[in-house]
Amino acid sequence: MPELAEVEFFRRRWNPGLGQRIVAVAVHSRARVFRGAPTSAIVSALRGQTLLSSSAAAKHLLFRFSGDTWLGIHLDMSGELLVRPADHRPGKHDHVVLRTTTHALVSADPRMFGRVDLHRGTEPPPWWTALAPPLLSPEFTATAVAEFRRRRARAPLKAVLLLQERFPGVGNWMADEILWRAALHPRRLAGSLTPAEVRTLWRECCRVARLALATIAGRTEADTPPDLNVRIPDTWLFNHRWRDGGRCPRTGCPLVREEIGGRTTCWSPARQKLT
DNA sequence: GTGCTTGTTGGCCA
DNA sequence: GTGGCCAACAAGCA
Repeated sequence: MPELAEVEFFRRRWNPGLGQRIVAVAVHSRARVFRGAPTSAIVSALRGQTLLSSSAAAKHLLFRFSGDTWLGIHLDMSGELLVRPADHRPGKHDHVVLRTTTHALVSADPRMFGRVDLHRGTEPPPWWTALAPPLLSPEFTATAVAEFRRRRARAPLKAVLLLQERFPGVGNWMADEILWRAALHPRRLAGSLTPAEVRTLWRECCRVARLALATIAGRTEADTPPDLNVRIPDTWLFNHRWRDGGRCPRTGCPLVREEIGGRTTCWSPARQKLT
C-alpha cells in the first residue's frame, strides 16, 4: 500500500519513541522481511540504544539510533508502522517490536514483501544515499524528466512513472493521479510527448506529491488506513479509481480500468486521449 | 475455492 | 549494453 505520503505518515507514527531508550527488542525470527539482516544482530544492536531521529524518502524509512546504529524499513505492499502500549503482545505479523518504557514501536507486514535492514556506522547506509532526488527537491526538474523520457522512449508513461530511479515514491495510485491531472493517456509512449506535455507531466508530479503529503502524511494517529479514502477530496481521481462504475470527477464520464505496464491502471478516456 | 491486491527484483528476450 | 516484460514473493480479502 504505502507510497510517498503514506510512508511519511507511518514514519510519524513512531515519533512517540523519539529520544526514548529501547529497553527490549522482539523480532519474528523466521520472517522473510529479515532476509537483509540476521535477527540476532538487530536485537543486539538496538537493545539499549536511543532512537534519535527518523527520515522518510521514496518508499524507504530510516531510523537513527545512538551507537551509530540505523534501522532501515521498506514497507513494500503491506507493511505498516504502529505504536502500541509498552506491554503490547506481538501479533502474527508484528515482525519488529521496539519497547521503550512507555510505548511499543511495531513494524508489521502480513505479506512480508517488505524488508528490514540494519546498518552500523557514522554515515547513513549506501542504499539510502543512492536514492533518487525527491519529487519536491530542486534536483527534480522538468529537464531531468525530459532526459529520462528520452531514455525510456518506448515504454508507456504508466510504466515510466513507476520507475523509482527517477520518480521516487510514486506508486500505482500516484501514477494514475498524475497522468489524470496531466490529461495524458497512460499508454502514451514516453518518447511521444511534446516538450509542453513533458512540462505538464513534471508539474503534476510535483503537485500530486505536495497534495498527497499535505493530505495524507498529516493525518492524526487516530486515522487508520481504511479511513484513508474519507480524508481525500472527491475532486481527486483516488476516490473513484477502484469503484466499479466510477466516474471521472472532472468530466463525469465513466472511468476505465485496464492493465498497463503490468499494473491495474485507471484513467478517464474523456480526458486522457491516446492520440 | 477463485481471483484480485497501491512494490520490487531478477531472468529472459528483443 | 539497454530496456521492456513477466513471474515470483505471501497473505488477506471479497
